[in-house]
Amino acid sequence: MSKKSTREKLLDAAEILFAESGFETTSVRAITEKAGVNLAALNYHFGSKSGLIEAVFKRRIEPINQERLEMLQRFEAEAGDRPISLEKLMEAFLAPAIKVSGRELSAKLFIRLMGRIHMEGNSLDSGAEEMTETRRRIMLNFKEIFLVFRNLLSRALPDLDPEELLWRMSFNLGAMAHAMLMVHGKQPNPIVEAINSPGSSVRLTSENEDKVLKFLIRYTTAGSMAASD
Amino acid sequence: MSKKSTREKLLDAAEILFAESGFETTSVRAITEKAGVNLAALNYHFGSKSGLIEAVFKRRIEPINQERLEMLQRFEAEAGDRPISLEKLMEAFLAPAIKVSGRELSAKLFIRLMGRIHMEGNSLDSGAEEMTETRRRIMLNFKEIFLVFRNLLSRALPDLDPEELLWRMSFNLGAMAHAMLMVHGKQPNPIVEAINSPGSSVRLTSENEDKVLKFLIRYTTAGSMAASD
DNA sequence: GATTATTTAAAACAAACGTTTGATTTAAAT
DNA sequence: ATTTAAATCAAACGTTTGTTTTAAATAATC
Repeated sequence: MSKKSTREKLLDAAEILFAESGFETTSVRAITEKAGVNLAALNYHFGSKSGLIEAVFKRRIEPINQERLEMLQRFEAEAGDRPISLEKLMEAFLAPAIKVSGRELSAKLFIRLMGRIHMEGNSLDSGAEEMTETRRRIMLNFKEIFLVFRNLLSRALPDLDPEELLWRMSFNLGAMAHAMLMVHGKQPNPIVEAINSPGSSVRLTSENEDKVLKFLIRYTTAGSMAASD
Repeated sequence: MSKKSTREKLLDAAEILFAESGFETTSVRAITEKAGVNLAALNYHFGSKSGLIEAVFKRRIEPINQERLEMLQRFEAEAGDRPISLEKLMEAFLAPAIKVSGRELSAKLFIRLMGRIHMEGNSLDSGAEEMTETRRRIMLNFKEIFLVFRNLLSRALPDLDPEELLWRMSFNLGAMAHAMLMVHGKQPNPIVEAINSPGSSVRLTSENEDKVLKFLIRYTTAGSMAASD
């Protein structure tokens, strides 16, 4: 059956609870209870709650970013001498982060966590000094991949004002993050309820991920290419 | 000098602290200290911390939404018989929410709060049952205006698949919210640090708000109009 | 001037928080 | 069989949380 180590149990439980309720609101007791392990095991394995938060991110971010780079290389190889198209650029950036299918629940919900932190490090709830540092360390994992894509976007849009380009990059992140937040577990996301109307719903699931990705690529590509002065 | 009532002092202090550190992380003691009033005054005027949170939102949301509707009516009058253009539609939705200039610090920082809650009700930190209800009540203030603009967008893009339209609306919200989060007080926003590069910075200030608004309108308009199948 | 509403101070409350402790069990190495 | 290290456990630690209470003092309203 389940050969999961205590460490993994904690990571899985924390991932789910963090995605559903945030970091500050999720208590270490709730985590260890859901994981079915002893309270002290958390501090034993991760040193502190902040240590656990970092570990939750570390486990998922690197594979996603690596897949982005691999996808990019594949597209560049296909393009040959010509510059990579904006669509393909967006796909390489978005697809690995959006993909839900084939993942277990906690990994799906991690997408929500990524959406959160992309919107604002403060989703981690600043407050304590230590949290601010934790936040900063997690953000570093995104900075590298961000710069890669910014440079490629800059090459794809050579005539665009650098400042506006930076803002468009930022808008792309916002649109992507908003889509990521449309993944949810058992309880429905409140903003989804507000946005949804009878007949059609805004949700990111294993069933519609291809469609959502298509929509997102279209939108960000068009937005990034918008005419300027 | 300051003829502010205790009520207003509390609202201002809370607005700033909430925007900087989130709801759960900001203690009622920190709020009353910053406001320079007695601890018991908070519960006296607002009943509870949740009551204060609601009051903080209620104070700002309604004027913003009203300005959106007024702007919309003005544009519709100017357009005469023809349908309102997508650019104007975006402007009416975005400008009143983005405007920073002429506002005092706490009102500026409220934009960050709005950005947060647009991204996800969970930014309020769910957890407690009462918080979930608080969140839901706040979201209701956005639902109405959201439907107005969704219908107008639907009329502007009659051939677009309704599902994709809903997603584009969602992407627009994400891009807008991301821009809103670029407002900050004394301490710099961590995601801004990560995105910023030497020479150009992504920040929403009184000085560049016109430019940012222009960028945002361009981006969302182009994204909303993207070709589909 | 009497009455009601507001504000302050100080203290206390139960509940929840993250973390630590010391003892105990488990598993591998010698 | 003995030693050693890692892992788990129940229990308690000290602190902070939102809220309430008591009482006295000030301000506003009638």
